[in-house]
Amino acid sequence: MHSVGSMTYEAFNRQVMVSLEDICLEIFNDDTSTIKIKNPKIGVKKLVKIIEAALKLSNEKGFHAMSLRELCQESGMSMGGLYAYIESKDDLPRIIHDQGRRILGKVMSENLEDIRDPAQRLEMAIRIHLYLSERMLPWFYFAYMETRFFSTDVKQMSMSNELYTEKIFEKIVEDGCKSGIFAQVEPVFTASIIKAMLQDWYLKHWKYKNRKVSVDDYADFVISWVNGFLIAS
Amino acid sequence: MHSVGSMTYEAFNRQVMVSLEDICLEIFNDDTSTIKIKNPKIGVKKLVKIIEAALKLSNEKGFHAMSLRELCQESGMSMGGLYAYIESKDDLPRIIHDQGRRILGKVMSENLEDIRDPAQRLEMAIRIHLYLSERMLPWFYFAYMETRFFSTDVKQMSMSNELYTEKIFEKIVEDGCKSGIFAQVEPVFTASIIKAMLQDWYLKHWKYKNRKVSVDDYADFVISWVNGFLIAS
DNA sequence: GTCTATACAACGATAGAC
DNA sequence: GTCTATCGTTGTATAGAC
Repeated sequence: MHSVGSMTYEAFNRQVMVSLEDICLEIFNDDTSTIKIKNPKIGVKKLVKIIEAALKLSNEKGFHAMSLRELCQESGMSMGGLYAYIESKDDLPRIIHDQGRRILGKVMSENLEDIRDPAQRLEMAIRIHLYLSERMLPWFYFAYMETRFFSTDVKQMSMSNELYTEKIFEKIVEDGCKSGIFAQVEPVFTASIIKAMLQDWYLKHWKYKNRKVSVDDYADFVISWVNGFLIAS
Repeated sequence: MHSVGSMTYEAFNRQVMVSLEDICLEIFNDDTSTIKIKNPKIGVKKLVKIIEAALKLSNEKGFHAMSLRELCQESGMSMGGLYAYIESKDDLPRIIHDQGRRILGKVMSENLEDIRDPAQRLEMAIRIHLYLSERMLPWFYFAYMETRFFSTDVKQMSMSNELYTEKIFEKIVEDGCKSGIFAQVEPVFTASIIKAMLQDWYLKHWKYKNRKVSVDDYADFVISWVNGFLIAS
């Protein structure tokens, strides 16, 4: 089912369902203490709007510079209304991080679980991460640029996200080295560099868009570059 | 004089003089309209303190979250005193960017001017950029993380910085490809990836420090990785 | 469940004493 | 050249009407 050969961004969009509504329903059900709304039908819809508006404004001018008055205007509600969904402004990063972490973990593990060959597994991990960051661009950008400002527990959520991703790549490179498929390289360094390339896609998105580089082009290039280094010829 | 063979971080620190005081004197002399202080002896010393404090606080909590009251406390002066050096809070990013841009341009061009061989030139460009970012870590971090929030003209200064660096690498790769020393690769893509690696050094500095990776270790690794891709064997 | 009106703290900036 | 005192604005957060 999950074959790397046929994986393109178009195929990813068909196969991998990332519904913001579903995830917000999960958050809605978990966060009964801070969210004062009872009706899920109403609550989830507004929660989606709040998250989308917060991501948009934060990415434009920074989370700290975004005022809650602006957030209310952007998401079409009043100050009083907003405070039925959050306890303070600092709740927003927590909700946003939570939402992205659930999706990232789910999609990565689902798509990698039945691929054993290190080279194929590496290619799939790179593609899935790139495609997911393309789909959830505002979230990835937010998570990277704003995390350092937040409270300790949100920072830790983000750190564990980072390490989770990095470990996936380290593990694959290590396995490939051991089984002799890859050349003998430093797995930790190599994973760092691969991650830097993946991050460049969503951090410098405007640059690649201007150059008319599609996410598939970029994925192909990263994979050929990585293979050039790992597959000793 | 500028031989890449002997270039290490230790040698860089001995050879390349980057005096914050000298640069601040330049700024002090240029910015006679906003800076109301007449005596350079006093003015330059405080300007250095202001820039250092602003970089420290901005990198800890973000430029927007840093209050000018904190900045005054950190740099040992009063609100009234501070306003003899700046016209508004928005002056700070301009001064900080200006300062770094002068150093970056000077150091890069000085160290590359008499190296012709593309492979040597590429190695030197990578090393100088890494060593400079190690020395001016707070500035590089600030320039990357805060630029998007500022006024159009500061943004443009930063953009031209980015392009300046990227063009250096593009040009070297292109020359190497034409002369047959490098394999036939996409210069634009390749320069992007190299830049992403250089950025990872100052953006994830804590990570490498924890792993006890020195800037020389990192430089060696980046260069071996790049050579593996460029020098067809 | 959502709105308007308001409280209160913190911010950037300035005036005037020294 | 530097300080203290103070201004007006804007921010987060809440209370009470509907």
